[in-house]
Amino acid sequence: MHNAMPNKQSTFFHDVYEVVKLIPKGRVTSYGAIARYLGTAKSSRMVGYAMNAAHALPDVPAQRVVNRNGLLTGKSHFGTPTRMQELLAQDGVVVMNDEVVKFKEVFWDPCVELHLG
DNA sequence: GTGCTGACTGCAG
DNA sequence: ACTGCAGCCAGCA
Repeated sequence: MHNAMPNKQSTFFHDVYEVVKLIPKGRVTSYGAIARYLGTAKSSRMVGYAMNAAHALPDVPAQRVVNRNGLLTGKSHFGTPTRMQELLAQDGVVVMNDEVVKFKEVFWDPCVELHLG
């Protein structure tokens, strides 16, 4: 196979979606946490990029993914400026001033949660 | 084919 | 505490 480069990076996006799907209702995680869980901590950007593409997938709660500060950095990519906050509110996550309240309490780390089983 | 941008993060000054 | 820079990789002009 000279030009054969089977699905390699495509798996990354797929894995990102799988992890996001595992985020419990009422919890949130960060791009870095997902990247870290996938073993590509430095590719946290790609997680956000994957989320952008995830918009087409209804089973991927992208609103539950925020940056490490708990800021809704991706809210601008939703239909309306308040759509992400509304979706989080439906999950029981309180957002104030584009920031998740009690972020450390609702934070869901796949590296820890999934590791403990 | 080349270069820039982007839903991020960690480290250095 | 704040600012700036480098690394990561895919999509688009």
